[in-house]
Amino acid sequence: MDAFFAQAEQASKPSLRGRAVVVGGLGPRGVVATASYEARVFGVHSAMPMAQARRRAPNAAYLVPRFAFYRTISEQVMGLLRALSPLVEPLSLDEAFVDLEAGGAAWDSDSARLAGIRLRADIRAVTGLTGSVGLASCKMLAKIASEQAKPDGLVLIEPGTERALLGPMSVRTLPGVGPATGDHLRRAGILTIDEIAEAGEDELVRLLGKAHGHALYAMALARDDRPVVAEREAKSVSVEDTYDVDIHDRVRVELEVQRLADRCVRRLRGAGLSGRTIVLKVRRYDFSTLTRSETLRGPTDDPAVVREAAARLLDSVDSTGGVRLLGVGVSGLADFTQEDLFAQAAGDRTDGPEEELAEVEPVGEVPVPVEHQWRPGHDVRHAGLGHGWVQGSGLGRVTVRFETPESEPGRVRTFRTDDPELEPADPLPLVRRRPEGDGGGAVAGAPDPETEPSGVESGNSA
DNA sequence: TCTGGGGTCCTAATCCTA
DNA sequence: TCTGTAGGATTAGGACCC
Repeated sequence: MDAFFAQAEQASKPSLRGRAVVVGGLGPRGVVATASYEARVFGVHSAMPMAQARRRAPNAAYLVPRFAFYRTISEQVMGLLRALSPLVEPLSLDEAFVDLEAGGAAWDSDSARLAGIRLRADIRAVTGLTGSVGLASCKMLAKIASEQAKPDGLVLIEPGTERALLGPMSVRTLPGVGPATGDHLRRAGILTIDEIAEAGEDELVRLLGKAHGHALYAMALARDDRPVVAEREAKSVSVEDTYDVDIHDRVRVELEVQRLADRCVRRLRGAGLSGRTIVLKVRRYDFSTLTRSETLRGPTDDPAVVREAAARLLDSVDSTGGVRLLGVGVSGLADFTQEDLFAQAAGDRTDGPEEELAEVEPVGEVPVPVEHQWRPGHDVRHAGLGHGWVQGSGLGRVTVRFETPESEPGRVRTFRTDDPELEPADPLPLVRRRPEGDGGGAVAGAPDPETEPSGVESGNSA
């Protein structure tokens, strides 16, 4: 999907269509998750600190991510992919590999192209959003093709043309080559994919180590025989928080670690898992990051056990100077617990860990009444004015724009944050389902947005 | 005004054990 | 019983991805 989060927000909010939209954390330490193509014109991109984005595009709309909303769209798209083939490997909410041959959806270039064209049309019809398709003989090339296809396009790499196409490209084009590896290669005088191939496998291994060296050399020769794997099992579960202000108080640090341990266990249990290795992550005031881990005798999903292990790990960490991030994770996952085995043996366990978890009280946060949390971008409903979304809030006021995915750009009104007529609402579907028997399909609710890059946002950010 | 959150994979050092 | 060694497990850190 193209600039997925931002595009979903634009489809959901007519007044944002054609405008620069930036989705990400809005706190003092937030970063950009996705920038719309209109925002990218100003040099805003993913992972950029939000403060920098605001300097570059002061007139963009800044929104917090709504993952539940994006997930519903993602499920629709994944459903379309699974209709093409049983072999679908999701990489994230907005990206997946599909083995078209395994599904019988394609057997040569022409049939693949046709499947791709249909898929893009289906995604448009079902979600109202644009997605790009990369078609190639292997995963690495399909990925590169889809990058080239963005936004709103389709690129097919013909078999036999792979090496010629890759050769002149930057080494950074290859998946797995980030800033560090790119630098490493540059210092060795290797800038293009051709130069990786020329350097030879031994040199690559010498430069980058065994695994990375072999893998990169193979990719440079357009060799990638990794299969598309549906159903990949999670290897770890973790939660982490970056704090708006560094925490100096050791007691507060300890309480936060307990909270994170509980949250991690909740996620673990939600997935029906347990784990044997507990990991504590600490990012200090100077951004130096350290991890400490401990492996238990057997897997657990007991909050008390994870809390205690995390606390022990914290004992070995010096937090003077302050910490900006804390995290707790569990790896070495299993779908059973050691306690299960003991319980089976003893047969006398009565109180489930559920209750222990329920006793944990949230700490370290000022309680805020739910009705006062008006987060930018989130949907609301007003008793008299209908559906809208929060444009901003503060100083006891909340500004709402009243519009729906299918309406014209709407009016803005401001209310007191405790206005009883205003309440949070679920997102509206982007595409309205037609009534049964009316063709059965879906109709795109959004007016056809111009796909030409229109360079909106007149003027430049100063 | 620096730099999120949730992951995966790899490497290297160290420790333990057969 | 002592010693050397090979290999697996554990631990910590780093790179990368979306």
